[in-house]
Amino acid sequence: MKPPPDDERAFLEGYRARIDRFGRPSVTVDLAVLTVQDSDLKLLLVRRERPPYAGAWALPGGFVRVGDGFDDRGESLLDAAHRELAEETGLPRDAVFLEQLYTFGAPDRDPRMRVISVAWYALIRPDLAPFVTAGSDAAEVRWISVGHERPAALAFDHDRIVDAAVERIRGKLDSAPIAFDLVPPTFTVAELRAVHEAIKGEPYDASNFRRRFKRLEDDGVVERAPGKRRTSRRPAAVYRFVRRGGG
Amino acid sequence: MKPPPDDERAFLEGYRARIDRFGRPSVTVDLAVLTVQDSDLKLLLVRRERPPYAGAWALPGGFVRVGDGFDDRGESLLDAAHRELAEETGLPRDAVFLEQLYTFGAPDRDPRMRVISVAWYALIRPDLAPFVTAGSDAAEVRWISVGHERPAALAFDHDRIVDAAVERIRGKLDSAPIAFDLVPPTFTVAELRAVHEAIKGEPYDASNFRRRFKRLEDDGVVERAPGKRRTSRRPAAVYRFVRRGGG
DNA sequence: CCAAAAGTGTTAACAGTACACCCATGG
DNA sequence: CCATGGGTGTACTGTTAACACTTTTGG
Repeated sequence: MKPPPDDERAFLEGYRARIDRFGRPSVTVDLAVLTVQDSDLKLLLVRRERPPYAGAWALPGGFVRVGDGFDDRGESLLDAAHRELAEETGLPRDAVFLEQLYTFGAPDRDPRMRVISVAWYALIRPDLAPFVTAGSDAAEVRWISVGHERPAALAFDHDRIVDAAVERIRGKLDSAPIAFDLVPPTFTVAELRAVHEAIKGEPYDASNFRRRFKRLEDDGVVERAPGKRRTSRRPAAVYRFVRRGGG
Repeated sequence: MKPPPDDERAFLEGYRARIDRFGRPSVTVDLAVLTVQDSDLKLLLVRRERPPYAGAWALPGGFVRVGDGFDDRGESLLDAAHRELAEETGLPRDAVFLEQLYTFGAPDRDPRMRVISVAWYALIRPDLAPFVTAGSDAAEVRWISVGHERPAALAFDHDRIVDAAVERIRGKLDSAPIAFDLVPPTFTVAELRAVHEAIKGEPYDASNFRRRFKRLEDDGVVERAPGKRRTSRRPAAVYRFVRRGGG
């Protein structure tokens, strides 16, 4: 918490040398970037251009900037995740939900050397998702369906990361308002239901889902937004999520 | 996953040099070691003997062995956590529940240098907890009550780790069988209820808890064990947890 | 016999499930 | 006018919460 005064440097350097015998790994962040489109949970993959795993599909990610670790301490893990996400998708910090998942550190998970990866998952609103693939630079980038378009094997241990991400959002769906990060700013009941169905992988009774939704409205979690959605047959009421306590 | 063949070494060394400009942090594991005794959630703390934070209470933990990261890849994060736990408590791997919590990597969380800490939480059965403080070496080690014995501030960001651990087990308590890792191998309904009460921090209706317990018995999650517990007034039936699928 | 914990039973409230049915609209 | 998704209502079920009550022990 308190940075070292300049006169303690020799002291700290002594520490550092002693600790160095444990070795220091490279540290990366890897991102499971998810969205829901056409009632289907989609994952962002990038094609690796260089070995290891050249040509294979992988999660976006990269090395955490640590600096010299002494005068230059580098960036936080959250900053690294946001930076990689912005580099890969062009999306700003406040347009995505980003949460840490799990840290993977098997000694042989990267053939080059010892690499510890802090995995995150990101939720992208479907109205922003198209910009991701359009705006990205040279590298090959694709949204794939998690359910039935998944490549045989992703690079490194990225399959495990994806599994962990899907498991996490399934678990959180009923206890945290993460579904609202997967719909446009204003949305219909059916659109929110489609998100739930895509994540859980099973159909919901429209009527029962509606009642649960009504409870959310009673509790002030969502509120009516002006206008109607006239995309389908009968126009549907649109709602917006009421962000709590500065989000 | 595949270790590099010997003739690719120069190739890999080139990679390594290129990646090194990101810098490499030290990586530690920190452990929130928890148990329940006297209907109270308890946390294991060690007194720091050397700076930084000399004299302050901290979580047990230490550096992950990474080796040179190349020929010697070092230990996995799980192995590092188990090793630190064994060093600090003397408890073998199979006597504790250990799960990864979160990874903390704020650039200034350690005044010496950039350190990234993978935090874990461990659950210790109350019948084994007394051996921990007894068997530990020179260092000062103590169980403190999480609720009302917590020091003003722990070293580093360890307060946040404790908060995260408590939040995690509160959340998992109703959806995963973690309570059984906080009772002796055979236990009474009241003992299991005491664990729930200690974690949630609120009293449970004994009768309603009993019904939930009965359901567990019907589902084969727990089963009657021979004997009775004659510690209190009226002897209580003892049960055991039925471990599923190789635990 | 009395205090206290073990253990049983009853009831009301509520959330989840399944399903029948009306409403509004674009084709 | 009809197929389709929006929207309402209802009956059934299982779980939870609150609480009254009996049983068994140690002191």
